[in-house]
Amino acid sequence: MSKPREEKYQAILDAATEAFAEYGYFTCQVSKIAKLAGVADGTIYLYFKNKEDILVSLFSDRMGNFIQEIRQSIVKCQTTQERLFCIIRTHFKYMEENRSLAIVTQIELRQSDPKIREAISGPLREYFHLIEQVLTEGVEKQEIILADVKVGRQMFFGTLDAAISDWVSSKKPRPLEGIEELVFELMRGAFKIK
Amino acid sequence: MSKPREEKYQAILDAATEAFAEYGYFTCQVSKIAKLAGVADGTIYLYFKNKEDILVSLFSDRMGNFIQEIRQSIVKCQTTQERLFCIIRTHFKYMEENRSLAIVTQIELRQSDPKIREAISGPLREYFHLIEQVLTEGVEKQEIILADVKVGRQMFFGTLDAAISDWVSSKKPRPLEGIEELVFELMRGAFKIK
Amino acid sequence: MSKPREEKYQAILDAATEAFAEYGYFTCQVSKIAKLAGVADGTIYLYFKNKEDILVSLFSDRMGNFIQEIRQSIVKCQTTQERLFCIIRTHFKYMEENRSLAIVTQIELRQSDPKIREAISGPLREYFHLIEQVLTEGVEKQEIILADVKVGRQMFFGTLDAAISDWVSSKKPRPLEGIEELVFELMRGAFKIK
Amino acid sequence: MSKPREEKYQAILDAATEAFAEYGYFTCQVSKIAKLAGVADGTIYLYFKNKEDILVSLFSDRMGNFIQEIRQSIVKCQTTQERLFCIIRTHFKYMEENRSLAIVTQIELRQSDPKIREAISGPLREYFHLIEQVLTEGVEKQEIILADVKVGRQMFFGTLDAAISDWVSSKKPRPLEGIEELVFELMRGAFKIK
DNA sequence: TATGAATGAGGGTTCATTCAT
DNA sequence: AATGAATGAACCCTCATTCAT
Repeated sequence: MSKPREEKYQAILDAATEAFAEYGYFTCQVSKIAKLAGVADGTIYLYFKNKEDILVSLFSDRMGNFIQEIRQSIVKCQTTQERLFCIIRTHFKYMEENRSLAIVTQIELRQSDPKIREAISGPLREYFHLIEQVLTEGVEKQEIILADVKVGRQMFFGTLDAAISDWVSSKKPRPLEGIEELVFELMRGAFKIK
Repeated sequence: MSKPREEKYQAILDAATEAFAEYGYFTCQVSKIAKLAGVADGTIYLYFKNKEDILVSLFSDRMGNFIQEIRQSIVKCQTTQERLFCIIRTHFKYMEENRSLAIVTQIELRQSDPKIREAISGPLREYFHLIEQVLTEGVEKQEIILADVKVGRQMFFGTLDAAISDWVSSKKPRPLEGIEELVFELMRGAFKIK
Repeated sequence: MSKPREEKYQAILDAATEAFAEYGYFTCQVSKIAKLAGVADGTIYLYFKNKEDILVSLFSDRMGNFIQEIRQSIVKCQTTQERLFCIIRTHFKYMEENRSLAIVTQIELRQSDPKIREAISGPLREYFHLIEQVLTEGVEKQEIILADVKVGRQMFFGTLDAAISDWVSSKKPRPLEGIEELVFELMRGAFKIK
Repeated sequence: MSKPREEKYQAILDAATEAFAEYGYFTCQVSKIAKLAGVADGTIYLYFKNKEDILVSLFSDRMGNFIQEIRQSIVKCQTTQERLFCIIRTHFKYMEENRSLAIVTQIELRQSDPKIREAISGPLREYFHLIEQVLTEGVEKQEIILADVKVGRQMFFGTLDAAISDWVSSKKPRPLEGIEELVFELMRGAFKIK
C-alpha cells in the first residue's frame, strides 16, 4: 500500500472511530464519516467494500494494534503477577488514550448482526486467549491459584471491561490510571497471589 | 390497565425480546415484532409510542422484574457472603431462564444513541446501586475487605456480565449454574472473605 | 387478488408503460412511475419486487393480453390468407390503441441485461410460435408456398415490427390502419397466396 | 487527426462495441470500456465528450462504414433484382463479421433517450433512404411491382433485421449466409420480380 | 497526452409510522 | 381497539466525469 493511500485509509478509520463512538454504527451515516475524514462520500468506497467493512476493518486494525501493545508490554515481565498488572495498566492506558475506540469497543463489541459479530470476534478472542495463556502459565508455575482458567479470564476481562464501561459513560470520569492499583489488588486476592 | 390490555402489552414485549435478541434492535423491523406477537403492525403503536419506546419499556419492565427478584433473594441472607452468593445465583438463574433477555441485555445495554442509553441506564444503575449497598454494608460490618466500593462493584458485575456474554455467544454453553461456585470462590478471594 | 388491489396493480403498470415509453427503462426513475400512478414511491414495492419486476410484469401482462387478442381474432378464420390478414390487422390495431405499449415493446424488447431479456422473451416467443403455426398449417394445406417457416416468420413479424417502429418514431404518422392492405399485399406475393 | 490518435480512437470504439454488446449501453460502465481498450478512464474523455458521445460516434462511424460497403456492393449491379440480393448478402455478411456491432445495433437502435435516438437515427435513415432509392428505381424501370415504397422498405429492412435479431440471440445460430437465398426468394415474391 | 484517484449527484429501496376502515 | 395498506423520508452505494500530477 502506497504512502498516501495508507494515510487516507487510516484517516477514514479514524473518522469512523469518532463517528461510530458518537452515533453508534447504525445511527451513523457513511456521509458523516466522509465529512469527518475530509473526503467525498464515494471515496470511502475506494477503500472499503461497504459500511460494514469499515467497522470490521476498524476492529481488526485497531484491536490488532491494541493486542500487539498488550503483548509487547508483558514480554519483559518475570512473574504472572507482573504480567497481570501490566495487562491492566496497558489496557487502561490504551483505552484512555483512545477514548473513541474504547467507546466503539464497548458499543459494538456486542453486535447482533451475526456477520458483524463473527468478523469482530476474531481480535477479541485473541485477547481472551492471551489472558488465558497468562493465567494457565501462572497456575502451572504455582504463582496463582485458580480452579478454572476460563472463569478466571471472565473475571479478569469483565472487571476491566466494566471499569471502562463506567469510564466512557461518565461525563467526568476519574482517570483509569487511578484505579489500576485497586483493580490489581482485587485480582491479587482472587488469584491468591502471594 | 385492563386485563386484556396488559396481556397484549406483555405479548408484544415478549415478542420484542425474542426479536431483538435474534436480530438486534436496529436490524429488527417493527413488523417482525408484530408478527411474532400475533398482532398487526399498527397495533404496536396503540401500546408503545415508537420503536425506541418498546426497547425502553422492555428494559424497565424486565430489568425491573430482575432486580426485584434479586432483592427478594437476599432479604433472608444473614451475611454479606451469603448475599453475594445469592446475587450470583439469582443473576445466573434469571438469565438462564430468560436467554433472550440475557442476549438483549448484552447487546443493547451499550447502545450508542444517547436517548436510548439514558432510558436504559435507569434499571442498570439501580442494580449497580444494590450491589454497592451490599458491598458497603459488608465493609462496615467487616465481613469483607475492599478499598473501593465502586471498583468492587465493577469487578463483581463485570465478572457476571462477562460470564453471561460467553454463555450467550456459545452454541453449546456449559450451564451457568455450573460456574456459580467458581465465580464465588474468586469473589471470596478478592473480597478477602474469611 | 382483491378488487382494489388489482386496480392499483394495473394503475402502476399503466403508469410504468407511459413512463418507460417516454423515458426508457433505465432513464425512468421509479419515483416517476409512482407519481404518474398517483401513489407513493414505497407503494410500488407492495406490488412489485423491484424496478425490473415492473418491466417483466408489464410484458407478461400486456403482451399476454396482446397475444390472447391475436389468438381470438383468428379462430373464426377459414384460410391461412384470412389468418395472416387478421394477425396484421389485430397487431396494428392493438398497437395503435396502445401507443405507449408499442413504444415500450420497440424499445425494451431488445434489452441487453440477460435477466431482463430472458423474462421478456417468453411472451414474444409465444407470438413467434403462433405465427409459425399458422404458416406451417398453410404450407401443409398448400394455401401458401414457403421454403422455410422460420424465415417466413422473420419476414412476417419483421415487417410488422418495422412498420410500427416507423409509426412510433414519427411525429405525424399515417395511421397503421392505412397500410394493412399494403402490407398484406406484400405478404401475399411473398407467400404466393393464390 | 494524427495516426496514433486515430488508432486509439478506434480502439476505444472497438472496446465500446464489445462492451455495449455484452452489457448494453446503460449497464456498461465507462470504466469497462476503458479497461477493454487498455486505456485509463480519463483517457476516454480526451476522445469523446461523454458516454453518450461514444455511442453516437460508434453508430456514425461503424454504420457509416456499413452503408458505404452496401453502397459499393451495388454499384456493379445491373438490375434491381441484383441490387436487392446484393444488399441482403452484404448486410448479412457485414453483421456476421461484426457480431458485436450487430448486437449493439439490435439493442441500441431503439434507444428511448430522445437525444440518443436523434443522433443514432442519422445513419439508419441514410440506409433506409438507400433501400427506398433502389426500390423506387425498380418500380420506375418496371423491374418490380410495389404499391408503396415505404412499406416495401419496411418489409425489406424488417425482414433482415428480424433475421439478425434471431441470429444474435441464438446460442447456436445457423449462419446468416445460409438464409440469403431463402430471404431473397420471399422478396422476389413480394416484389413480383420476374 | 495520459493517468486514475477523487468527486458528489442521483436513485432504488427499506421501513417506522400513520390513518381510513 | 384493531387492522394493514399506504406513506415518504432517509440512506447506502454507484458511476460518469473531473483534475492534479
